[in-house]
Amino acid sequence: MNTSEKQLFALVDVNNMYVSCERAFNPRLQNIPVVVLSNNDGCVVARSNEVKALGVKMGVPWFQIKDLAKQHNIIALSSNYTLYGDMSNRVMTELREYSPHIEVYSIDESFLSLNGLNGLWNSFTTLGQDIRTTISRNVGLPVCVGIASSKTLSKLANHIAKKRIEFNSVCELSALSTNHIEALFQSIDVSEVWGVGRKISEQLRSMNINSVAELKACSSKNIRSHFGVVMERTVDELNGISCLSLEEVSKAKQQIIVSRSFGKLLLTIDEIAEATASYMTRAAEKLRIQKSLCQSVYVFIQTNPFRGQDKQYSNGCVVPLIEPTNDTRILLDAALKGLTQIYRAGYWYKKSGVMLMALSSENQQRQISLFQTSTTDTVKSNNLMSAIDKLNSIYGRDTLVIGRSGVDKQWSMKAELVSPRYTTNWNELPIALAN
DNA sequence: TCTGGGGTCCTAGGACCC
DNA sequence: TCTGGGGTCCTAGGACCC
Repeated sequence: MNTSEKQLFALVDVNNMYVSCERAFNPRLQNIPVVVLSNNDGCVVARSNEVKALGVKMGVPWFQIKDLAKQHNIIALSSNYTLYGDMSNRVMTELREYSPHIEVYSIDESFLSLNGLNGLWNSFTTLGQDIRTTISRNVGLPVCVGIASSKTLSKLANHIAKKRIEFNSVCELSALSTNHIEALFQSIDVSEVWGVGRKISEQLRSMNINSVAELKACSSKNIRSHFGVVMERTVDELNGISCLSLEEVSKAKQQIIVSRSFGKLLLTIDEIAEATASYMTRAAEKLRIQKSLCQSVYVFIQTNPFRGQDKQYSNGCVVPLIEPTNDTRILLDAALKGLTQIYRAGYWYKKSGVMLMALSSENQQRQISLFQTSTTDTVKSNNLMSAIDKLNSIYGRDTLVIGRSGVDKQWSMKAELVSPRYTTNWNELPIALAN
């Protein structure tokens, strides 16, 4: 990408997304303290402004603030992710009316490219206010808009739009004077910068870099030597050098995870297997929706780390598959096979999950090497069965195949495995099992 | 008693091959 | 038997994000 070309981004973000969705359908929740809770009503995952003002932090366990909640009549709701996903889609549909180039970054945030749109509006602040009005009217959700010349700056502008009432929920950073921006950045803690988390902000503090302005003034090469290439880009982005481009087409996931904490502690493998089966069913659905095949399955279990009085155990293992698949039954077999390997009796388990790994496109042709008695032949195919068919068509029926390997990712784990006896039956070929 | 569920990228180090 | 360096792939772990 040509970074010297002037870019302009808007970050549109729904305020307190989950709480705002609930309020859109239940107006009585307006102007009172509301939280939305995670699975099993465990943790606070969304807070209204009234709750934030009480000092309730993101992710705190609900039981820890029950007294506070009673005292201030906080309403707690179980989460309804189907509703939030639907509302999110409606917001993104509205946003597409404003720019042909949009990156849906998360359930409640999108980046818009504003390049070339300047002729359409008196100012980009006008554009931002129009977005707010439209989404409020058509979807019923409140949003803030940050506008700047890099994604990182537009995130900061959005933060300013939220925190500084004088901006009226839209901050066009690129329209402010250098002095004004400098003053704002001096007042914002460095940990607010996108990409600066807990660990890095601690280290920055020890280097006496406390504000956004101080990080912006750093030499990016110096920052690179301390923190690596990602932070270097962050500093460049703070200085208006756009390093992160708009990712308009959402790429297929590289891994798919489904995991849950159990409502109660589980002891037997049968109970855990039942949970694992339902996670895998869901994971396989996700896999098919994105039209991918999975080449290995990871399954894990763990006890409750918060129960110091219990014996602790956690483990997981990778189960490679014979060939890439999206078949729920095969994936499920693999997960359960893995589970029996890692399960240990005598522990109280709290959580389990499955991860589909080494995903590839359904249509992707793989290079598969087939070992015969003395030679290796390579054929292109997207699965082993059609690979052996191709080999047979070259050498005639019943070619003796004694091993197999693949070239990408988990496949190479199986390289050079050789069957104990000659066979043409794939199921008799050895499979490498991690752990 | 009760403590979320997803994801991504980068780096370092080991195994293996030539 | 001893000795060597570079490239690549893989894994684990750590950091970040919402």
